[in-house]
Amino acid sequence: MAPVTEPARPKRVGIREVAAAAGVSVTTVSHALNGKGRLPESTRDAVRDVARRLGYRPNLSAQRLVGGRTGLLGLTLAHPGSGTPATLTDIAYFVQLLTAASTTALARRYALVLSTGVGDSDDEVWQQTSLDGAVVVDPVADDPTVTALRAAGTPVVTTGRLPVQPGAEESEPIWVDNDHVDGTRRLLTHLERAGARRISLITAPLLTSYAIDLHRTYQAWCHERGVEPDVVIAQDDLGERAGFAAAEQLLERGRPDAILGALDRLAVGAQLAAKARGLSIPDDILIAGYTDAPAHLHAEPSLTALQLHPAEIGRRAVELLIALVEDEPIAERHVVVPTQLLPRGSTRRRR
Amino acid sequence: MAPVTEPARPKRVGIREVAAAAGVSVTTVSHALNGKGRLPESTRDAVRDVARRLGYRPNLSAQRLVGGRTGLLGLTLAHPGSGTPATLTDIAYFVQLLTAASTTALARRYALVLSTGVGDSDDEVWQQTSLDGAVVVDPVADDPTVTALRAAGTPVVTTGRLPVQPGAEESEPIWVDNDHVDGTRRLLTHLERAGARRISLITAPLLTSYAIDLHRTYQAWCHERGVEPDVVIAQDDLGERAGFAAAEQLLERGRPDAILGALDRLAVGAQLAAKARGLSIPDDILIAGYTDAPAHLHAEPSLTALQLHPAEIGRRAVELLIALVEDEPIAERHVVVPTQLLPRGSTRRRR
DNA sequence: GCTCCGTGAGAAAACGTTTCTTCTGGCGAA
DNA sequence: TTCGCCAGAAGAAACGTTTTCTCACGGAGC
Repeated sequence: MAPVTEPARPKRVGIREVAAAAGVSVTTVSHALNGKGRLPESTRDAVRDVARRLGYRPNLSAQRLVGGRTGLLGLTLAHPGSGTPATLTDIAYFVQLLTAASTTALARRYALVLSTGVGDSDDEVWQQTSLDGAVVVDPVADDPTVTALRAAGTPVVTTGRLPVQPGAEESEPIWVDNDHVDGTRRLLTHLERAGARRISLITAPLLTSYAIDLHRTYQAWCHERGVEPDVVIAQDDLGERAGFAAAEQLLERGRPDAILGALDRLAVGAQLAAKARGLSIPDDILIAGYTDAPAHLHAEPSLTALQLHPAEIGRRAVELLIALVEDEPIAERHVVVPTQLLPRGSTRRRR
Repeated sequence: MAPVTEPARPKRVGIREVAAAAGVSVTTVSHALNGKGRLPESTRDAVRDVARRLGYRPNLSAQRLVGGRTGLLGLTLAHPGSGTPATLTDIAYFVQLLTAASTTALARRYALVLSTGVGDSDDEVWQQTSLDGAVVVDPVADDPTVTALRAAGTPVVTTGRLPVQPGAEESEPIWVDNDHVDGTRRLLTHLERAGARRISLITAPLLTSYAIDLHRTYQAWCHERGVEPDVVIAQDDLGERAGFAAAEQLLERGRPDAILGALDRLAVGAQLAAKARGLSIPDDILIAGYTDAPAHLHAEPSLTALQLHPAEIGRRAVELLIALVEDEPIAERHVVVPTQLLPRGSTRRRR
């Protein structure tokens, strides 16, 4: 059924209209607006003026058609292979990263699309819709998503580094990452200064670079002080329950005077476990979390944590990716974003 | 600096190559692949076969250029005007909705882009990048985002209804929503059956349709039973702290034997407040939350809640939006998604 | 034997840009 | 004066599709 009265959108003004109104050719308009060609400033200004007055906005599809790019960037959400969708663990971290990434992309006229990763039903879609580039968040070793993208010749920036098998070389490492080594050291030092002597670690499976970094740094730190490392690797959902179980294990087999939880929810679980055993925080045991969350402020006692900057990570990753896509020279292939320590009640110095 | 060896992606196969390989014209290829024109099935099959063998994938930009669409759909994340980005309250709900929406869009060759809404720096971008359509999540009355989109002639589907001023008429209401009226009644009935007689409500500011629905349904339910409604509207962040404060208020001024929290985190806060006052759940007071979250299972006691289906909401919204964009006939302008009650420990029937 | 019509298929225009190439004066140097 | 060069600007091709026309052919109806 044909609509009776076609609403008839006012038919967008194109480059031709601008050219006509400005009394120049379309070539000149294009040149003027894109800063190309040889034109005196006066002409550029005049054209820009007319374009603005007419509300001209270039047609994206046309620009992309001639430019040979789709204007689409991908961002993977899940950890394929780990079994655990990242959405369940550090969801707030993700949303901030994603929002910043999307905004950054949009500002440069790219559209950021979400994917849950290779292996899903999205798999085909990734193939179907050719992306100009992709950000892969927290890749695992031999990450299938990264592999597939590289095979397709798609530029990739990872958030967190791609873990490599010992001996292997990372071929084309371009990444953005939090400074986990520094952050972990800072947390450990903070705990030490607060009086801790036997610090235990609850961490995530060593699949992603951040988990590996944390673990290595902790080991090195212990080694430097000649103390035995005490680690539990949390399984399953990496939520409060996993943290609780891991902390119980730690408290059962030893007498840690501090616990560092490698994810916010692990730390919360550890806090609950300590309380459940009748331990007083921070008098009997110190608790610190590895990533910050709004709820930490309201915990009892408030939870010391390391503040990461997911938005910054997302922004930088997209900037890097776009530079890659547009063959711009990239100054630095790696970006390391510093962290901040937020000391709170759970690690108040002992009297 | 020109690269020494251009990697030279294998130059994608276009419709021309397919036509040549199949021994037909590009027109025929286009017709065969898109199910248009008058062609015998045999020709179609042959063409499809060649296309598949060659790995042909149509150039999106070209299709869009001729089709006059950008292939971009927007999804707003924030509640403009409410001051509170929705990301902070029901973040899990959002991520699920978003993921499903994105996947659905991708399957139909649309890219879903995220926006934080009108008024931000994204504002310009919305104007710049013309969207084919947009999903607005939980719009508020006179929602500026919706208004701006409509003014631009962009099709809009809302998730949750657009609250209208009394007397005003919603002009072009196309929405997808949870069945909040039914859900609220179900929860209230459940509490009543478990023995509750004085049920209090903690809810969000009455800006979005779901808050309004909840509130109205609660009021009506009370009226039917001839009991006085007892409501606190939580302020600020709508998190655990707000729920805690609201519950304290309720417990101070009256003796409710059940509290219904209109958002998961409000309910958690209420649970904490009840415990803090030394009340036993469910013996002294019943607690139920309005939306489910994984943590509810592990709460002590586990928290009764209503399960919503954000993924379904997101999927349906995008389907509706695409139908709108492509001028397909839309069977139903409204979609109501049912909810499920998850009875758990916090509302165990009293002995 | 002519016309008409339906089927199958292709030529070419169109979509709105960017970019490569060409054109035109004018001015300075020889 | 002539040549060459350069700034300034425009013409036209190209990007890869879809879609509108047009065309050829053969069989049915008269």
